[in-house]
Amino acid sequence: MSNKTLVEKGTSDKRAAILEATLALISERGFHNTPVSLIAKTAGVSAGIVYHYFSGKEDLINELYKRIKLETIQATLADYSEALSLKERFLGIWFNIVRYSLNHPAKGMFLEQFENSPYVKCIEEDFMQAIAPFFNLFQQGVDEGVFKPLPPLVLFDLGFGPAISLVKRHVAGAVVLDDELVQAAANACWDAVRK
Amino acid sequence: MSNKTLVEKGTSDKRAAILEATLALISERGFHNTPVSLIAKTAGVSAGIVYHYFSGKEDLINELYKRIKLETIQATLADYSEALSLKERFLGIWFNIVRYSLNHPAKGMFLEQFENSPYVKCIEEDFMQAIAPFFNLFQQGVDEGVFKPLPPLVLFDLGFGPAISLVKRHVAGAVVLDDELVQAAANACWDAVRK
Amino acid sequence: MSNKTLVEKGTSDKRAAILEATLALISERGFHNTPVSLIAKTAGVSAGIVYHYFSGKEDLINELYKRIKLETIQATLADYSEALSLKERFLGIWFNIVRYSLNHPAKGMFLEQFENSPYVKCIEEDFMQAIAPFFNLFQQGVDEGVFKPLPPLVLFDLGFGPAISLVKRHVAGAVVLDDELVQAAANACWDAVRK
Amino acid sequence: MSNKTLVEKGTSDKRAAILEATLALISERGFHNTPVSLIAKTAGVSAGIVYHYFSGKEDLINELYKRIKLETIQATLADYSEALSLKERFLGIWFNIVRYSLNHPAKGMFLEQFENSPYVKCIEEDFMQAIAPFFNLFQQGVDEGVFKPLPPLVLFDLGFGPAISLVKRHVAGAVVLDDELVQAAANACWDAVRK
DNA sequence: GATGAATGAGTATTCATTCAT
DNA sequence: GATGAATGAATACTCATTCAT
Repeated sequence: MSNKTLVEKGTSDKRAAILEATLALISERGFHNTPVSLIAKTAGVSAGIVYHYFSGKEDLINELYKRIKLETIQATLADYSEALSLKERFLGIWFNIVRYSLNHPAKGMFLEQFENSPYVKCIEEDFMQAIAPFFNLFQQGVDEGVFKPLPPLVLFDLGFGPAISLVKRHVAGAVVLDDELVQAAANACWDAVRK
Repeated sequence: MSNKTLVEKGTSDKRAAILEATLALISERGFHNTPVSLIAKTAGVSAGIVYHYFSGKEDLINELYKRIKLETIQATLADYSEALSLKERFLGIWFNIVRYSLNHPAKGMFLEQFENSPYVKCIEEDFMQAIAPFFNLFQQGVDEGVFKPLPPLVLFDLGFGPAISLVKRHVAGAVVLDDELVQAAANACWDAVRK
Repeated sequence: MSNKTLVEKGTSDKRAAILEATLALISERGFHNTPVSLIAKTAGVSAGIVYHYFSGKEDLINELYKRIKLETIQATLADYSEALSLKERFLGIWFNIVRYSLNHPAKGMFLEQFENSPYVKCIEEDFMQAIAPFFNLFQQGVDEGVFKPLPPLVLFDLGFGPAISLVKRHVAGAVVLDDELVQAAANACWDAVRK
Repeated sequence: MSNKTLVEKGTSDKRAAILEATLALISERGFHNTPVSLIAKTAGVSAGIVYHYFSGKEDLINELYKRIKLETIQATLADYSEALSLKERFLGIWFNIVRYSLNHPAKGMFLEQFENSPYVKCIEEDFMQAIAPFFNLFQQGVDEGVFKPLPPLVLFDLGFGPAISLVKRHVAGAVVLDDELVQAAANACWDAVRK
């Protein structure tokens, strides 16, 4: 672990700085209102070097998307274990989503923006492996007759879509989040997916 | 009907053409990849005239947003009546959302894009009146003990968020929509909101 | 007199309004920052009608220049009479310049702007007749040995140039004008031209 | 001298070329008839680079104004020394003005245009230091009872205003300049300011 | 690796002028 | 005469990308 970090740092101090600056800027200003020159400036590097680490702005953004998406998926699955009950696993994910989204609002904004943009060139395949646990969860639930017999993606949207919405409402100031509300909403989602 | 069309046409042939072209182009290419010149060309007008009808690109887009948002809300509430039971009203909206989103994919894309963009300057107030029925529905449901005692917005996200997701999945080709699936998903959402 | 005004008014109410608006706007905003559409709006007429009365923006401005220039020259020569002494005539003009410039700052600004612009196409000839008294004054002064033997234009600049400068300084707030100062400056100019 | 040129060249070849082209073009065509693209073309650079060296057209023009104004003031004060008599100093400046204006007609036109435009945002303060000798000259003259007791600015306009006018007349072809005429005009101005 | 000056195509916007009504 | 919608060329400015150093 620490090895990897050191290596990463040595290899591309700047690469990381560029990615970080890109996230911060784009989540606040949007894709097209974020010039490469500004990214470079914010990252404390020259504009030219961006093209050493990435083949272009699009590549940079795609790379950033992949990283954040993966990171988010993994955070969402923290402490996930097939040893737990379906409901425990379900609620664990639910709370992870809420917790992570609250702690990383920029990442959330970036993902939403990216995924709702005619920009995307479908890179879903990259996450197949990472999201496997979700499919397993829903598959098992359906197989065991605990979940409604619906396609996994639909169960996903029913089960976790509102978790993201909830945080967005909170960030927008439309709803005040507390543990009780999160609990209640999570249970409501459980009602949606369970048979 | 024909009256209205005639009037619209008389009032501003080109204004409507510009709005229409803007919707079509932005939903496919995104805000910033849609030059005013292309909008004008697509609408069959000169670039200059856009600035006769709108004070600028931003104004044009905001105007378009307001129209589509309102139109979508109204379509969603088609046949809505407080004479109906809570569940009938709930499912009516659900199916309206699905039907309308399927029939007007460009509008859906536009709204999603707009609302997930650091562009927005919150014009929520404009729709307060239009969305009142939603609040009434959830308020009544909570008051009568039929719905879970959650804030209306949360109930909205639990109850209708998945409807939009479902259509998006279908459009993306990830899920095949049929009546049975829509029914099942709608009922799952009912389970989410009902006590 | 009143006849002429009436006729003028009947013939071209709007023409006058356009010229007036042009003067007001250009003196404040400059030539190129004054669109024809704004002139029309300010004059309370349509943009199109401007092209009925003038062949274009340039024509309008040239026409305005001629009018104001002539009017200014005439005002400058108010009460001018060859019956007066050279000095009386000289000082009379001096005070007229100051008085008129103070009372019509917009006209002064317009003239300065116009004459210091690579815009001008030399229309000097139009004023030959109007400015004849100036030439007579200086010619006579030189002939009688009262003025220095210099070209009339040079005597003009020596004698009256500072009058205009003085008002500009006052308008700019750099100098406070009072009768005493005007008197002293006029006399200084007299010293410049007299032998 | 050659050093300075080399350094300038090293520091910013193109910046200087842009300023030079701007001067040449604006003095002939006016501010608003001089597109940035033409400036760039004339300077032999791309349009974009102008915005690397200047924050915009306005900034470019203001910068140019400051440079030319300062340069002109300094040229006007060439060989100025408080060791000289008041009259020697006065006439020295007079001849410098004539000489410099004749040799740099474009700069003169630019300054006149700039200063007679509703464009200017008063940057007078930048020149306070440079023009101090003028004030000292007139102050001393008044104090010693050599000059008429008038405000310095008024004495300036009386004393040097006609020098600029004279060159303008010459450039316009209205007056033929020769040493004798310049001498005579300068002396006439001396008469205007001296007691 | 790293810089940042340089490019040039692209974009929103303005505005003189025309013309159908 | 009068209107104002319509045009389209012109223009200031931006920005992804390249490349000499």
